[in-house]
Amino acid sequence: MPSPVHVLTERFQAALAKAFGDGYADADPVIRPSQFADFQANAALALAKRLGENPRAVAQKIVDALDLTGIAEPPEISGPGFVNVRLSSAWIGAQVDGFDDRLGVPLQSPLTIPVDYSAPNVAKEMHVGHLRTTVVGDALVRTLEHLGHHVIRQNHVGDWGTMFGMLIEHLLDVGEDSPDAQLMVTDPNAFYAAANAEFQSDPEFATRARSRVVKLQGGDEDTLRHWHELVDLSKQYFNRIYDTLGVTLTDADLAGESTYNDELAGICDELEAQGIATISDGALCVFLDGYTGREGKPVPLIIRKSDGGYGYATTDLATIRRRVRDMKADRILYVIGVTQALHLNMVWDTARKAGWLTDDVEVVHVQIGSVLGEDRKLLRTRSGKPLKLMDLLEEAVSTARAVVDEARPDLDESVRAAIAPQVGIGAIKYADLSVAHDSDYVFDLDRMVSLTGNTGPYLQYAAARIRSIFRSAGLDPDQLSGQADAPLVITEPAERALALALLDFGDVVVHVGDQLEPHRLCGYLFELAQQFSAFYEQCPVLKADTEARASRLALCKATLAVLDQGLDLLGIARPQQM
RNA sequence: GCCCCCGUAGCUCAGGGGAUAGAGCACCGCCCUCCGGAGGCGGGAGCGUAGGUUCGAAUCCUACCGGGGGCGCCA
Repeated sequence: MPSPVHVLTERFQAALAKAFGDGYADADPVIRPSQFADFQANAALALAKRLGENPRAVAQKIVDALDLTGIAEPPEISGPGFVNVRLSSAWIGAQVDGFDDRLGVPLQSPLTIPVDYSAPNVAKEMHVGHLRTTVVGDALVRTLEHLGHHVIRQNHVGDWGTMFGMLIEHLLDVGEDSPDAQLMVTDPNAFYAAANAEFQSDPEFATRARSRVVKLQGGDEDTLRHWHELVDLSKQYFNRIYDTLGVTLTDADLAGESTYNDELAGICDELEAQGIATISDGALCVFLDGYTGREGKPVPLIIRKSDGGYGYATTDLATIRRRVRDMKADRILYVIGVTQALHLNMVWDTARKAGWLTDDVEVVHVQIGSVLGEDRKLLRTRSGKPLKLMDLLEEAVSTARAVVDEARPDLDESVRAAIAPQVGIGAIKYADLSVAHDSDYVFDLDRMVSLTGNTGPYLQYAAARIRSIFRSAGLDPDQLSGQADAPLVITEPAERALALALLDFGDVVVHVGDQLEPHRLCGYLFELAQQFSAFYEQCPVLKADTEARASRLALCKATLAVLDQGLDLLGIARPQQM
């Protein structure tokens, strides 16, 4: 089911070839939405110079060669040479009638795409930045999979490092099954802080911690077992967050730093042997052209510290090598904070120099902007401490509960209790998704959970109300045949506008997958919901006469399907009622 | 000092070569309260500044101003 833009592009290209020769068959007809019609083709303006004719004459020749039979009304030339196209309502209706369960979303030729996202740290609270990469990454993963790609989720958790000596010793001190150990699951920062306090104040503990690091790095079995216990506790914490958030990550997607340990020495040896890495101040460093820092000094990528340890530069090199060499990636996504831009670019350039990253593999940094408080600084609690993510999620749910209670006092307590998390979490996720991923935004819970405006709850509400139409008609939109599969008969402008909007869904999803911009889908769904609202206002459904009623029910069904699918691609829950 | 990102309406954000720059909140008017649970319509108000490229620039380029971030052993 090609979109209107695709259909028009083909027709215009045929016309260009016919009018100006085969050399123009691939020219971009520049089809754009138009304020004076459904679409406009701007090719004449762009081609006029190349053809040495005035734009209106070019436009006329295009129109003369153009065949839009059955698709659109006769095109009109206006202004300096725009070709305005108004699609036929019958054609629009037939396209919606032709929707299968793909709803106009194409299946693309599959690429292998590892997607690096979420990446929390063991024994540390996730912060709102983690929340955002998790939410955005998950939406991208869902969308790319829906487009037919082979997505490999990569949760690059921080599960290795010198702090584990301290953490293991603390775990041993408090006891594996103690309430203090459970802080790893419920309040990891508290566990970390307790360990760190001991480390700072107790020299004997600090000595034990340091020697524990040595044992850990030496592969001591007993130490590794304790390390696993810590990681397992953190996994419980991660999964608690992921479950609450409705994110698709599982333990199977964990690909933490520790999984690269065996490769790090080899990475360094190889880079040194290739002459790419050199010793500087005792550390093994890669210096690359074009990277200078303060006072013009070259910026190093440190791959082996002067104490012999490895940092994240080395694991990130091992990571990209594995993704290219072993996973056969075509495209690699890093859904990571904007602050990592320099580091990532240095890693990539080093990997290119070493031959681990080749030109046929696309690497993309999906830069995640910061979440700010009302003071426009990084979001904190009122007391200034870093906030606990679970507290934030719970606050969102309770705020949503208040909204639901207010809007639907008629519903049972248990029903409202079930809806509130869907709405509250949906609100938070939508707020992360609906602004460009690389821009900072101000966190405002009251705005996020509002039933009006460009919010998650608004879209959930729109979908729920369409279901309500079917409910009151005694119909089930999920297993309708006949009643809502009637052919569309478009008579009213609002019907036409809604149907036309539905046809854009496929293009939008493709755009999200190609450009990695979920906020485009959000914007589209919001506009669609508004179109539906206008339709709903102007066109009676259940009280319409038989033919119009069937047609409008079909339009409702298609709109609901697109809203449902769209929300699902975003990873936002869809309450049946709210 | 160098590099990256960003300056669009009172606020939060879209728009990233095409005609008169949009939405949501907020504000001000008018209408409606209908099957079926969102009320509808209209209004004010904006592209940081200065150049350049182009038939055409919020969009691309340059400089400047302003904000954020990064820049040797944390990740």
